[in-house]
Amino acid sequence: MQESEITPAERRRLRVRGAILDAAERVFAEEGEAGLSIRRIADEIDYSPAAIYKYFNSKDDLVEVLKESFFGRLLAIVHEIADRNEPFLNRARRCTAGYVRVAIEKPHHYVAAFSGIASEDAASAHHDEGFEQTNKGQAFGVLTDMMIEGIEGGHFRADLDPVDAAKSVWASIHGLAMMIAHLPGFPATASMPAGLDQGAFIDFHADLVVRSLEAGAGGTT
Amino acid sequence: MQESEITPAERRRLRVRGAILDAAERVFAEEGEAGLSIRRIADEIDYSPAAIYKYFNSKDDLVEVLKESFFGRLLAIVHEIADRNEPFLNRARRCTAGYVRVAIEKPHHYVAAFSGIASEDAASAHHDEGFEQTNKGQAFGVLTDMMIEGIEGGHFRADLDPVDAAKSVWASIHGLAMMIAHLPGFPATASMPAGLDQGAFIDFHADLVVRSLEAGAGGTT
DNA sequence: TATCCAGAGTGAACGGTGTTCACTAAATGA
DNA sequence: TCATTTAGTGAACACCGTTCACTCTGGATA
Repeated sequence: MQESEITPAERRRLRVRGAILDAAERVFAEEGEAGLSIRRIADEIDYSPAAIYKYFNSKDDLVEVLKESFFGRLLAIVHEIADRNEPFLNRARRCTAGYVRVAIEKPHHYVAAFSGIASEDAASAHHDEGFEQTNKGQAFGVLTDMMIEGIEGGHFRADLDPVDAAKSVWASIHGLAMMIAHLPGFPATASMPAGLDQGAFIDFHADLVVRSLEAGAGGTT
Repeated sequence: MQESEITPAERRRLRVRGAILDAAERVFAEEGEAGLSIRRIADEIDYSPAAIYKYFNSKDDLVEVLKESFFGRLLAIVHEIADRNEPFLNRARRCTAGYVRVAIEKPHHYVAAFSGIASEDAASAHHDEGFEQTNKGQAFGVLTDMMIEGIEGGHFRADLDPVDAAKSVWASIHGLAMMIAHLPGFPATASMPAGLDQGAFIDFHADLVVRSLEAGAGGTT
């Protein structure tokens, strides 16, 4: 049987679309959304600016594809760590630290992915596609599952709600990722008291975040 | 003696400058940096766009004033809470929760304040003005002092480095603030499993963050 | 009082942005 | 071979931040 029903024309179209995305990805990774312009992409691939609009409805649509594919990668890696065969608490710490490490590999992507989240959220609520189907939803699902495992396994406090705990953990690691994305050297910044270097600090932070959920800690009286 | 040596001309100048900042503040609070344009401000106060440049060197300079005054307010409130006469752990929780609450009062300001942090940081390193003198530096100082108090008072683990602990706490609450800034309803979002409402969640998160530092918790084996 | 000047304010322009639209030319299907 | 679709274009529109030569006026000075 035929390997595919793709016509040469469609193949050509995909190739051009790919070239657009490649050029956009390259510029975006280095200079972020500010440095990315339709005319710049067009120049880069020797097309006219108007041509881009035969492949994407708007610049936002194009950037959306970049962000979504980055978030997919982030999800895949966190998922992979979560499924490893390791003691639970180690896995939990590795997952949180891993999230931060992957996020800051492409700071512009990560920041952009969250800047646009409000509109996407409203849009996905309009559509019927549930949150669970989106990349962000899946990433959140991995986190929630981990909370459930920790609570049921007796590693985490029994009175924690897994959904709220997952949201809190997400906020904490998101915070560190954003911090580093905006201030590349964080926590080792020229204008800040010295301390652990970046790698060690990410592990330190991950440890604290997991520790906050563990059974036996203090807490509100 | 004279109440002031300000001439009418200077008073006029200050009034116009104030009008520019007021208009900018109004637009910025509602629509963020994207909705703020020099032409828009000029329209709002019945001046020509070029006039704005008699008062500010660039749009960035103007926005810088808005961000800095917002951060000053944030600092003042956190400072005020930190100085209250209350049991230490309560104060710690209120401080972290308070930071988030004030930050999200003006989401656009908060996000912008951190988006520009990298360039500011480089600039302040160039100049001689120490980090401690900036608003951000002072906010960080309040946090570090609180860590020291907690460790010395026996509330927090004795082996914590106060600077690293402060950075971690800052990252965690920064994360929640950014999350809410980008996704206004968080954690109660249309496309996310339900849980605590926003107010309760902020307290919950603050409790977890403080709890992660407390003596007696589990941790890395 | 007459004169001068610093400086507030302006309109027009420059180079940039995202986007649209009428158009050409080439490839496709009948 | 002809008709239809469709990739690609150049010019334009409406915005943006910013600059610059210019006018006009308020206040200090001769």
